[in-house]
Amino acid sequence: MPPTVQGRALNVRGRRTLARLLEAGAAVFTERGYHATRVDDVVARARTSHGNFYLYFSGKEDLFETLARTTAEAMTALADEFPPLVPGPDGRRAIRDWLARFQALYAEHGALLRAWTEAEVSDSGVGRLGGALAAAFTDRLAARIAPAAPDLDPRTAAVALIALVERSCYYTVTGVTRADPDAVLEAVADGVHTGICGGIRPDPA
Amino acid sequence: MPPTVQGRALNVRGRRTLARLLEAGAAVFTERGYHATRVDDVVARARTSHGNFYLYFSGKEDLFETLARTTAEAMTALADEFPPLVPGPDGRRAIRDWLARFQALYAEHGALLRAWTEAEVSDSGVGRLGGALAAAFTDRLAARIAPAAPDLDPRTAAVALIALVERSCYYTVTGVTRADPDAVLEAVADGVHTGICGGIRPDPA
Amino acid sequence: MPPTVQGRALNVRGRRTLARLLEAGAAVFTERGYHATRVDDVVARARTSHGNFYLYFSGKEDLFETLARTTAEAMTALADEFPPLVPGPDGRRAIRDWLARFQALYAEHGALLRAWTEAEVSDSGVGRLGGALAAAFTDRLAARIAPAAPDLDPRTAAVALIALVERSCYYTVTGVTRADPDAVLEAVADGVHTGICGGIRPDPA
Amino acid sequence: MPPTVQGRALNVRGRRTLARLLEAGAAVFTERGYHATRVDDVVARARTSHGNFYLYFSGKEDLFETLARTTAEAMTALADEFPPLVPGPDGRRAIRDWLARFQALYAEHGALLRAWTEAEVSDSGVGRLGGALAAAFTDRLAARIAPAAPDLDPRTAAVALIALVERSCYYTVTGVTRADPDAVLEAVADGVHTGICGGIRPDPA
DNA sequence: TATGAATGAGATTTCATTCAT
DNA sequence: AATGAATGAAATCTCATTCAT
Repeated sequence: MPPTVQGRALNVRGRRTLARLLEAGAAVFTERGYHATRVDDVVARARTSHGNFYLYFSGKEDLFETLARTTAEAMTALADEFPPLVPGPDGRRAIRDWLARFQALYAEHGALLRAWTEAEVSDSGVGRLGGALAAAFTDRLAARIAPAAPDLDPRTAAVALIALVERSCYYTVTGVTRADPDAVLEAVADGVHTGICGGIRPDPA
Repeated sequence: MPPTVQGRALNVRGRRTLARLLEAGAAVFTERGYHATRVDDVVARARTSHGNFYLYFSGKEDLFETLARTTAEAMTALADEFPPLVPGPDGRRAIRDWLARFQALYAEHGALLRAWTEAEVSDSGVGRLGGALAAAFTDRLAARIAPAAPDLDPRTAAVALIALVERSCYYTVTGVTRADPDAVLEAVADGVHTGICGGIRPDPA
Repeated sequence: MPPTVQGRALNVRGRRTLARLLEAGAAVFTERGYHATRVDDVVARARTSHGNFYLYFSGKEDLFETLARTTAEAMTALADEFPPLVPGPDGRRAIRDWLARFQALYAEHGALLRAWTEAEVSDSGVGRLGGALAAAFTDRLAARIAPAAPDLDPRTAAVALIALVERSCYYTVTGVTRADPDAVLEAVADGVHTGICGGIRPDPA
Repeated sequence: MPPTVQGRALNVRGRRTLARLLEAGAAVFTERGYHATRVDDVVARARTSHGNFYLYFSGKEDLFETLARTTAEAMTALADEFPPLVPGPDGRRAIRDWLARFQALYAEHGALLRAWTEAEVSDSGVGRLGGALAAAFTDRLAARIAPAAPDLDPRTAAVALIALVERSCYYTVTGVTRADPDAVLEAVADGVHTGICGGIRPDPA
């Protein structure tokens, strides 16, 4: 088996082909999901050949993992920037801003995250990566929730928080429910702030 | 194409086989997801033959749709029983109880709901069913939220609520995050009650 | 293997079922051709069950052979009645009348004859039956052509005659060419009479 | 569905494989008929793999249509060359020569034409193609018959002519009746010439 | 570095026939 | 004499991956 070009020195042409394959892979996994994606679709979109694909990746799963790793890194980095939870309008605004960034990131990578659910069934590296991401995300959020709400179990609250944030983005980004994304954003910010900081809901103004 | 027995008169033996196939289908879709499920796995689990399967269903998709329809009905029925949102311990308890029922239902059917996400990619009847379910669920919850929280957009709040409830069940049922299901249940009940009814968080006792 | 009821004593009910199966078989073979016909179609049309079918016939081929035998008998009988070939209007009219009977018979059984072509590929009894029919038909016609046209090879002329008659019926009965069946009938009568008896073509009036 | 290579640029190797598949298809359809032909037989004869077949054709029907189209073109071209119908030995010889060419073409493609009858049952493109061929053939011959025999309906005469010619070739080529092909050829030429041009049958010398 | 033809394992589906009742 | 569920062999088709150039 010829070794993958990944990790080797690539000249300009090679770098461009790699970029095209990654773009195509992201697009097709997003559109079709993991299983329904055929290598054929990816190479067609990347305007290259089957043989060439296997020069860059060891297979479909390898491509997916590569893309998933990037996604995982972006999500983990965002988790690190979750703001301190403080009562009052400033605290609420910080959460709203962070949620907006999450929503933007989700619009870009969310489909890949969902394809993950599918890919998880196989006991490949992808599944482990997905679990690791979820765990890392939970830990980081829990660390920020703990000081703000001493009477909540931080781990539990973090799970609930992620659930709320992720799914509300899912519903709005995929348009499966007819609801204004910005309105949902505000509502979630309210819910999170009120739910964790426990304060009176701020004036709707 | 020889017609499917579905909808015809079946004798006892036929009804038993149909039941075995449905049970097997639910199990395998749950275990493997839609795409990774092979008709082969289903018939093996149902202890019947390949040919017989096609006497009952026109194919994999038909089986999935049949199962999905059952799930959709159960979920819609549950949505109708969402309790009135009132402040105070009684209101909170009602929510907690409803959440417990949701969690139980999710444990039974959730995997199928998730397989839906996968199957949705194809523009089959399944996708439409999924969309219809989400819409119906949102509408019913919104109708119950509206009177309780006049300053919230009920549709938006419903989306957020579903998001929170569904994903938190997902995380706990699948065990992807290490968190106690009951603790999460309580936390979510708190979040929902506090977030919507706006009240002071009750004593943890 | 339970023996076929064919050839046994059948009571009234049995005779009716047999008749229904034969009718259904003729219809479906005609409509779909031999290979495309499924036992399923036949039993559905005969409003009986799979199991019952095999009580009357040993299989699809047996049903076909039974039907084909009837057709072969009717055709052979008709060949025996081919009129003496004599010049003049009476001879021509005799041929026209015989052709009309052939056309009628073809309308009823022709499709089965054509299904034969398909079934012939297998080296079953059906193929032999088809060959035997063709040979018998040729022989009988040749015997009538010989005295009328001493300068023609009767066997050859018979082949040409059958060819003309059978295909012209085919084209008109199936409607594949837009032509009036009666007009074709007259034209073929003319062609045959003129071609074999060598006479001057009669007045079109 | 991955697209068929048909109509794309093929390199030398691809062109060779395509040619092998077409040759094999023609041979097997001829030998077995449409329904009894298995893709398996075709690829075995073409010494290639199952998967490769589907790179060139979308399925059995696609292969058949491709072959049928070629046949239809050859037949239509031949119809265009049907000679003017004139009395006398020259006219008769011209017909005989054309018949000889028809017989040769039929020996090559006839089996495919017959497989057509089978394939026609399905309402695919093949059926339409067959109808179109028959219609085109009729029209072209009718256009040549009209001036030669003003008292015949040209369309009707054309149908009778095709009937005679096609079936007599069928009987001789397939050998279903024991008759010398050349003798049949001469007899048909006689019949056609006498029948249409109406003249006295020429000396058998 | 690239191409695209080729492969083959495996998935889906069909259908003549048999079996249990 | 009848039913209809069940079987299993065989056919069609898909697609990740490899190979020859």
